[in-house]
Amino acid sequence: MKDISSYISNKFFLSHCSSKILSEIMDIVSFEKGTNFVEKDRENKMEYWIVEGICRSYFLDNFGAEITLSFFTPNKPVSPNVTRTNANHSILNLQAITNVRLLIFRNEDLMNLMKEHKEIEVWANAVLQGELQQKVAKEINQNSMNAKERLIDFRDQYSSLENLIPHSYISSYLGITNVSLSRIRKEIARNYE
Amino acid sequence: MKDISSYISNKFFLSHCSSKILSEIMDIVSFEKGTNFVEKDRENKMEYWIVEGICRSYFLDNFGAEITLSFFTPNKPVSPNVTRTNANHSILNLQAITNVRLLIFRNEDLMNLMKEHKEIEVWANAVLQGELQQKVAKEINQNSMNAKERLIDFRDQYSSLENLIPHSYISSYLGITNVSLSRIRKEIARNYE
DNA sequence: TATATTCATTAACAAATGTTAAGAAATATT
DNA sequence: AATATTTCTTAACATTTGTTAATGAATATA
Repeated sequence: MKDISSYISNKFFLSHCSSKILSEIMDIVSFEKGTNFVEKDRENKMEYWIVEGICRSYFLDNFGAEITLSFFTPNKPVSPNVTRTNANHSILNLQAITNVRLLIFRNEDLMNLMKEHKEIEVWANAVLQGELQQKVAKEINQNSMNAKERLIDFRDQYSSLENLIPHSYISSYLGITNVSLSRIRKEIARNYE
Repeated sequence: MKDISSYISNKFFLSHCSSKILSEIMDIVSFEKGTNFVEKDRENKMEYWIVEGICRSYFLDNFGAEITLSFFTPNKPVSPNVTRTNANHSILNLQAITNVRLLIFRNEDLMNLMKEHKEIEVWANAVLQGELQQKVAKEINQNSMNAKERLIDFRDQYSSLENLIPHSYISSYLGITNVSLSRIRKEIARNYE
């Protein structure tokens, strides 16, 4: 990318001034498909923003199976550091599902900018709030919909993802087995015949 | 309560100085069993801390059924404002399950204190982090355990609650029906005969 | 205390989801 | 292109969970 500042101005909905300031704490970084760029229990003090590609957060359950918690798509933030760390150590893995390009910056640098720049503070709080809202929304879905409805909802939220990533990521995200996902896919398809 | 400051000092694990400062923005308030002291879609800018009694957060699903999201127990915070509001409006209901006494204070007042008092900032961030951690933990449980295991886990976390509150609150929290909860209760009990 | 009301349990059955294993389809490797 | 590997689908069957309705237990109200 030639100009981080103008990318930010476009995608963060911030003034040129704030964008400029923010861009100075940001770097751009690329990871290959499959890379775990944050690992559970390792120290992590960074924030990420997806420019290109798709990521997910996941952890291993008691049987060693990977459980996907969230997907992250282009021009959106990855979960804020505070929501996925404990004493600066990650409580889950972040993985590039495709080749990705990310904006990366230190959480501490952002905190400092927030103190001095009201617009950046408002923006950062909105990002946090958006993340929390999404968590509550998912919890609500999980508790008030069956698997079929959850898949339909997933398709609304992540329209192109289903044909792009392994279904095992999706099934564990929905809290069902691969087999069950396959069954539900077929059932929904049958309704449109 | 005679002295909020000394209560805080005990339960918040803060210095006397910070406790004194915090106590000055806090009031104590009582609600009767059943009171919805925060209502969905209403403006809310407050933070709460439970001194005595039990509360829950809940919402109504598409069929009008109440779904419990969290329980709150004595000497612990209620979910921080930022995790349960959108543009200062509540995204869920907070209800007193028993008669309760709460510490109540304005989110804004806390934010101001955080800026000037490092110890209070650290404390407040820890409260937020604890809440987020709990959310991730619940999501993990929900996705990697069956209902029986979730009930056992619930009992670990909220040892006395099961005999104190309506089971419908617990079943919706666990994401199952009352009938299923009853069945699982019996099955677990049978193992200890 | 008697009655009404709400809540929890149980049973019978239905529906959804999990488990295992086999085969088909897609993708990667040689 | 041929083969190997991984992923997805399907089937058969088991288990879990939901639904409805009846009963019993606990609680509230008259």
